[in-house]
Amino acid sequence: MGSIMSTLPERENETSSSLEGLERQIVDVFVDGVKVLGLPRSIGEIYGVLFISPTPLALDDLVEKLGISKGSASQGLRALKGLGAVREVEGNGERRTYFEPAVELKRLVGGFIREQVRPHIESGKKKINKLAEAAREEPDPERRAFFQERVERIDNWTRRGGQVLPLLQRILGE
Amino acid sequence: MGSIMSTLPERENETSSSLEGLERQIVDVFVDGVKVLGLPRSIGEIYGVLFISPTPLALDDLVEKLGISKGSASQGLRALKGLGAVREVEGNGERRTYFEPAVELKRLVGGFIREQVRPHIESGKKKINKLAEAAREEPDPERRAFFQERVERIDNWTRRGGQVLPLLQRILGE
DNA sequence: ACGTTTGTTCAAAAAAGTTTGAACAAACGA
DNA sequence: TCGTTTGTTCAAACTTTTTTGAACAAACGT
Repeated sequence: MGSIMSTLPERENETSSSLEGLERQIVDVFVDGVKVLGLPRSIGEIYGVLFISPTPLALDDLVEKLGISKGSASQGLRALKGLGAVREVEGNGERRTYFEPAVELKRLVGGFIREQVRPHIESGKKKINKLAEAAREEPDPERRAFFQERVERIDNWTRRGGQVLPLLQRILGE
Repeated sequence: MGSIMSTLPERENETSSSLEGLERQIVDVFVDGVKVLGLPRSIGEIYGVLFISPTPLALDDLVEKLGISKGSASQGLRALKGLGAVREVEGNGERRTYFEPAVELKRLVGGFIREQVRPHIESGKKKINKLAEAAREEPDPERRAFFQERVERIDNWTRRGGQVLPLLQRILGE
């Protein structure tokens, strides 16, 4: 959806749920939001419902409100916990665990960078090291110079990327 | 792939192509790279091949090197042109059009922000305005206060996001 | 005018990613 | 212990996105 390649019509945001007015709209905003970040719809739905709920909600509340399966809700909550975007509410006598959203941009951005961005940069670095090696082995000197220049350039990109991230976090922090 | 939800095995990067050694590795790096950005594999492949080619390449070169269809190559090039990530090489007497990559990080980031990020922020802003309206209509004062606080918060996020983008571009620009 | 080369389009096929639901496990109270 | 509630897992079903390939169009040389 909204992909760079497609011109297809988009699925309209669901009706088979008990969301009303404002809730529906908020969920839509977050569904779009997570899509930009490459995360699945259910993640946005779940976060959205939690975000606009005046009280913490349990898994079954999400299942009911969104009309999604228990499996989806469980997996979605796990992912959101991993991102630091929701936390379990402590110390209510209850058996069920209730969730509330993290609402500080700093936290959300930090979690996303930690979970989704950094790992890719790390694994990228490894590959680039091997690249540098491969470039050195090119026999033809002219081609070798060219390859090395290009590899060096990629290396710069990732280095700069790595530098921007903490900066980003500072700028978005409070 | 590498999705937040899945634990599935990943397709290994193709063998049915005439890429060799360094080329293959470079293409892999870019395939991973564009995946993080939510762009399709073929985009990364095409850009990668252009990036590591000492000379500009035509559509048919890409088809042959990558073993992809003409359709893919055509669409991929179009998308990359849209992102400002490749340009047509001017003024060779040839009939075929040849392409070379844009290799300045500034340009690449700028194109991505312009094409993929800004439009979402724009459409988000519209939705948020409607949200603010909806929140004002909540009759119960306590809930209304809560809703308005939350909507205000989202609004802040997008505003900050909008401010960070030009900054980002400056930081990454040479 | 005609055949050839180059590139685009878009419906259908394939691939990738997401959600479901039934089976399972853990924690609890009676 | 046993039944109930709560939540997790993962293969299969489903949805969405990407790629293919055949038909088409444009541009060129002869």
